[in-house]
Amino acid sequence: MDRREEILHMAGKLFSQRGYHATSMRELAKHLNLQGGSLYTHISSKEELLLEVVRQAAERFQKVLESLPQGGPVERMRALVKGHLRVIAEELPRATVFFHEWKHLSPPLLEEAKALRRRYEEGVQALVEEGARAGVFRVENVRLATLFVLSALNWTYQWYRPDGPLSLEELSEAYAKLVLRALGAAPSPEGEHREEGGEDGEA
Amino acid sequence: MDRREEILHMAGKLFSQRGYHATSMRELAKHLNLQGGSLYTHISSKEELLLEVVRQAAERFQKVLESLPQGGPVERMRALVKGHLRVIAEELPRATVFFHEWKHLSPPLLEEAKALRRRYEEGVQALVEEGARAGVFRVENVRLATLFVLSALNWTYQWYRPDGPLSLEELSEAYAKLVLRALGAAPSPEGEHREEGGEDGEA
DNA sequence: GATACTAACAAACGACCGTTCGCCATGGAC
DNA sequence: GTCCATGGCGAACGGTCGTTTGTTAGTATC
Repeated sequence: MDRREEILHMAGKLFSQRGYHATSMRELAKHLNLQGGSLYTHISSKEELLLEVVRQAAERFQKVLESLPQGGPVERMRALVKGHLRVIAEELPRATVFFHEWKHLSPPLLEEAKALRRRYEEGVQALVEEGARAGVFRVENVRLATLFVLSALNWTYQWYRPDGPLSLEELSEAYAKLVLRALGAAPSPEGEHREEGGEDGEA
Repeated sequence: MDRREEILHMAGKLFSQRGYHATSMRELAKHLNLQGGSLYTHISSKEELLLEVVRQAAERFQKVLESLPQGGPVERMRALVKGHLRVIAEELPRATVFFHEWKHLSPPLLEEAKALRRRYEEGVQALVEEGARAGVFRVENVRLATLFVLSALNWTYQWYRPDGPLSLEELSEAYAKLVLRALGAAPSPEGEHREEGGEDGEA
């Protein structure tokens, strides 16, 4: 990892933990054992960092869409849910920036971030549409159902902690089931039992 | 509305629109046709504003819990979903601060905000628990199901616009249905048809 | 009228901010 | 050895920040 990548990585962390505006370049530099002014050997501006982190996150999310398996809408949605949550788990700082801190970009960089986010959402909506067309997802309003799914998925960055007691596998399985049920996909025929777990996090 | 309430109201708006740290007191004052220093006649600190907005939002959300009707878990959950979304629609700035900007509080004020949020969540979880106990909600993990529901509900502040094409009524009905289905409550027996709508917003 | 209170202004304090720039040290190429 | 490129430091620039303080104007009370 070269210096620029280090800077980006740490910027993602700090921006996500404390917020873009509450993170100073001097502080970012200190975390890298540098002085603030030294960062500009490798980057052109603070804002460039923010956008680059957004781009990195967008790339990861987009890859989830592009890697969905062939198959029916249910399998593909299950894979989408799992992929989305995996990105959050593996790239929590970047995901956090992608979900919230992007707003601090100014035009025209802001437009790029919006476009990246919109692109991903359209991909998700296409999948919901696909399921609805096939009569597998029983939704009255595809757009609204998409927003519901993305809402449930996106907010996990607020409470899920990969190093917590809830494994990604467990989260993904449960979430896939909840999402598919919400969409009205035929429920699994096996019986279900209830467990109470000790997950950390709060919404 | 007295001056202090005006300040709180405008603070809520600006904090939610641009973020706590990206909102200066001079700017807040300008929106009220005052100078920055004049705000201190009415408040003690910027942070006090933030906490007060969080408190106001918490109060609204808590009232939703306290106003749930007597009845079965399904009716109560439906009412919770609708109440939660109504608060977001009616108090979008405060809700936004409650969901995200609270993090910028420093200890010990931060602890109060956390406690307020936790209190609300525990109320929601109690309802999910109630439904699971009654065998109406088929969830394996009450905590996780609660986080799912809150995730779906909370993230709406990011994309729902009360003055947009999607009415609160429509949103609430759809959301209640999706949430109840996710929880495995018996689906409504009536047929469902699909519509595509033109909602604004992006997740 | 004199006094007290309230609300706001304007200036200032001490701090911090993103960024630039002159300088220096190091390492590699010739 | 000399030259050049790279990477970093430290100081500075021009600006902003939350907050305080002295002052002023208006209003109410005696």
